Amino acid sequence: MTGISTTPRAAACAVAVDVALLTIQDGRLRLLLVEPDTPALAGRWALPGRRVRDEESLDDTAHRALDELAGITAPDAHLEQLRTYGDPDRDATDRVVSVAYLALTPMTDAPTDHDRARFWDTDDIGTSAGPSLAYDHDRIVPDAIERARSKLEYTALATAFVEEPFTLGELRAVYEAVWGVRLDAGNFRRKVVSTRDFVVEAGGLARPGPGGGRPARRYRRGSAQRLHPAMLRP
Amino acid sequence: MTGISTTPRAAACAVAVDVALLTIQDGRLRLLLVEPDTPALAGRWALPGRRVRDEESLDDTAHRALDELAGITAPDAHLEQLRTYGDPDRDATDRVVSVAYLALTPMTDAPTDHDRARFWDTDDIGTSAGPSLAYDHDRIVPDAIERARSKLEYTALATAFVEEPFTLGELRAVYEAVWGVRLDAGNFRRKVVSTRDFVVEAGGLARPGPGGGRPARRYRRGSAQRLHPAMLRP
DNA sequence: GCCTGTTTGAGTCACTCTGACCGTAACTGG
DNA sequence: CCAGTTACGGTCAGAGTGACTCAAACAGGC
Repeated sequence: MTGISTTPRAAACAVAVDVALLTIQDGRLRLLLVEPDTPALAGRWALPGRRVRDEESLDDTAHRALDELAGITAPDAHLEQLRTYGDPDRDATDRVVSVAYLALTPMTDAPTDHDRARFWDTDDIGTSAGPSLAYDHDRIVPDAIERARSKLEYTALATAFVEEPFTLGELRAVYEAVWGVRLDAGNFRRKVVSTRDFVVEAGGLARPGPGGGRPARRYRRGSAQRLHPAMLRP
Repeated sequence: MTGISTTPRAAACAVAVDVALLTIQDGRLRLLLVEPDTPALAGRWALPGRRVRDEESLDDTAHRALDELAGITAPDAHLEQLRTYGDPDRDATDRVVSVAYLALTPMTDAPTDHDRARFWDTDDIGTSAGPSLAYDHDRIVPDAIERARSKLEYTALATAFVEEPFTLGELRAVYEAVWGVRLDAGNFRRKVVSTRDFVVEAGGLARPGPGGGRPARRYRRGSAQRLHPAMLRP
């Protein structure tokens, strides 16, 4: 009786959190996906997601999803709500309202300890070279990528992709990876340095990469949240 | 037994939709609020909200909340998701996850047929002259107002506040009401007219207001969604 | 060591956009 | 008829941007 009375009713209005975690690796924007252990979804990939527990905030659920499904504990990573997907038929079995989150982090965590989680090149998602997505996650993923692209324009969020200290070349590589364009190094420098509190000099120089080049100054994140005026993508 | 077994479990994961409907009246930004019929909330005001039904999309719930609680049926009004509020203790009794919506509409609907619904000046909300808000709606309302202010900058959404045909003076009054500033009429005209497809001329002239003035040309909404470059608030 | 290629950092120039401002047109109310 | 108000068009200086050049400082190959 308890099983009949509680479980179906609860499933009919379940709330879940799905996290689109973006990072940058080898100059490319990558997205974390996991293989659901549901047999009906074999071969498909999904955003890491968990049901919201009683007495658990949505943010906590997002962190728990990343931790339990990919072994990623990034309390300092940027985490923001994306939007909520609640179409009645988005889940084949139950009515699940999903609160989607967007997470940004530097490429440091190795989810290899969880063999059902891996990063995918965002350019491959939606093509034959990429994964096929479960549920309605093919709607959430483009929204997440577009949100990230848009937020780079008018916020200082690009620094969430790099570790401190960083060079302006590394920060420029973030913009180029997320936007998929090439930016003029000189104009980018002028814009970033002239925006108050976007970045602050950390002192010292970074070693050049294998291809050579003049050593670059090192910077840390500044206190600015928004960019005035915005850095518009070409 | 049925009451005990279903209601508490279902309430523990209930999903609701709350709508922040903004409009402009007498040159001021106003917000629709309703008096909940819950005795425990007597004297407080709340955003119109309803529980999400099975087989009902979130957008449908938003429209139903406006209709049932304020008699407003505005299928053409702008409606977009704001964000989802899911703190475990945001509702005193149950765990209710609320998907907040932002709605923008011209001041045409008269919610007077519902005597528990009225528009409040957004400048008064949060002051002694304004209403005291129920639940955590004092968190949602500022987010809604800030979203509207921000969206006017980089989208053509200001036209959602006026009825067609409109004059550039009326459109400028929208920006001035939402942003709470005075804008230079000439510069505003130059910006709006030079932005492709923001507005299109409708032909004819509008009668001047009671204070006189030269008759203004009439315009309709254009096809543009975003403003490039943005119209930044001073 | 020397040359080539690369990246950083700094600067120039033309163009666009913006804010502040001015003048005229066309109406209302007294 | 006059004063006040709004609409519309224009000018001007300053800020911001894209395209570009040049020198500084490194790595790697010969």
